[in-house]
Amino acid sequence: MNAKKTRNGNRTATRKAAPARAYHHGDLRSALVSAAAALLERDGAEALSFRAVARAANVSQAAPYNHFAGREELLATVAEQGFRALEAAQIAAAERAGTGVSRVISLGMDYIAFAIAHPQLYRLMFGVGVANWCAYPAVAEAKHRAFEPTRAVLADYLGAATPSATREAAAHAGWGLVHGLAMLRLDGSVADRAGSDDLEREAAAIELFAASLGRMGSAP
Amino acid sequence: MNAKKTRNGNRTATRKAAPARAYHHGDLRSALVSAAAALLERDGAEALSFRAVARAANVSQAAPYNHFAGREELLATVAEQGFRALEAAQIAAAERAGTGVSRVISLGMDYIAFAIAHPQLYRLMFGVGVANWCAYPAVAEAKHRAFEPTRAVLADYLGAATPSATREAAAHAGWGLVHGLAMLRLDGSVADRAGSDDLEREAAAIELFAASLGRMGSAP
DNA sequence: CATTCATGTTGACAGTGTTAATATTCGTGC
DNA sequence: GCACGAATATTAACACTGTCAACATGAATG
Repeated sequence: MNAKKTRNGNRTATRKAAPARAYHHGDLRSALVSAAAALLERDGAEALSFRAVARAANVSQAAPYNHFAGREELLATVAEQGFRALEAAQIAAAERAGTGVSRVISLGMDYIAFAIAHPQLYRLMFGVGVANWCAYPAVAEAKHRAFEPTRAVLADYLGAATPSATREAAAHAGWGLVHGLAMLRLDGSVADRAGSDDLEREAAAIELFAASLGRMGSAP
Repeated sequence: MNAKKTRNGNRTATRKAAPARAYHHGDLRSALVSAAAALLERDGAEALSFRAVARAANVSQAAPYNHFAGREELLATVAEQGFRALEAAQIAAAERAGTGVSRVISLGMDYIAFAIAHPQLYRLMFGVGVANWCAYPAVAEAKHRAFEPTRAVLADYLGAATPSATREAAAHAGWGLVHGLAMLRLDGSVADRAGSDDLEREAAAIELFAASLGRMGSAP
């Protein structure tokens, strides 16, 4: 009913080390993804045109259709890569951080820092992009994995004695909290008439959340 | 350097009651905004074309330029209207609800209910649309006003004895929490392999937040 | 009635996503 | 070595979009 279907298949190089110029172009697709990510952070998602990406990769308008079904799939791929980067950052933060409350706060602040460091990418991952990432299972899975560190750290923080349902709710609340704080800041909603642009408010909010959460365990 | 500038100016009808067909069309602009809102909820923000809105209003492609500087300004107007609707809903919820924790929970659940009732509108308000609503002061102000009920209810809940900084942090955290929960649900991130699609998780998270927040006041 | 100015229309331009038809190369079997 | 099929890139075209300039229309007011 449609056509094309992006028939590529294997990758994994041509067995030789890394000449980086195997087929016609070398390996487009990743070149396209890189170019798209660069253009995204420069101009925003709505201005990211398929043709502009092709141009940035020194390739003609229709070439990307050999690697992506369309603009939407390219955006999805960039978003997926973003979720993987977020997951890596969260894992690193969880390992680096100390214990107890400070670990929770550290993870949350790192989440917000990621969003601020890559605002357009973060906006693509949540909100812009496609109405619902459910259409792209790879993206949905990457997103789910990026959430795991938060879930694990919060569960560890609450302790095994806490009922599983409460731990689930806490994880949900924790993700919602940091995600909401990040979005609000990216939107410019927290305009800070005075200075204090150093995530003071976010730190206070997360600390408040973590502290009161902790107090819950000791006093059922 | 540009042009046009949307020279309209007064509105307020022609002094006669409400014939609803004063000038050439009647009153376009609100017809356009209505049409845009309808198309938005049907097809999503990215598919909302200026020309389609003009078509839906039975008017020719360039007519809207007499009322809006461009597509972006139309989207901004729809978003502003959305924030006003959200504000009204929040005020109503705050008045309707009881007292104490239940009032906080009720307000939060109502916020999420609004987002679920108008998913595309909510996505336009936060995230899609323009990279930063700061360019449209009217939108920024409407957004700020929509946040007031949450701030007031949380401040009242915590009591006057709570330090102002803590109240601010709690309000920030509260908005971030409900906003984050709403976004996560709209994204389809909470896919609920079993049933339980009735905002159980969100209710639990908000309850957890409110309860532990309340416990904080009584035990400094 | 004539003028004026806000409003609506037509036509055009550049740019976009997408597809079909075509050309080029790569890997591989003979 | 060389022809062949598959993978990849290019060109040309279509419908659509946002935006603007030039023109037409009509309401209100002198």
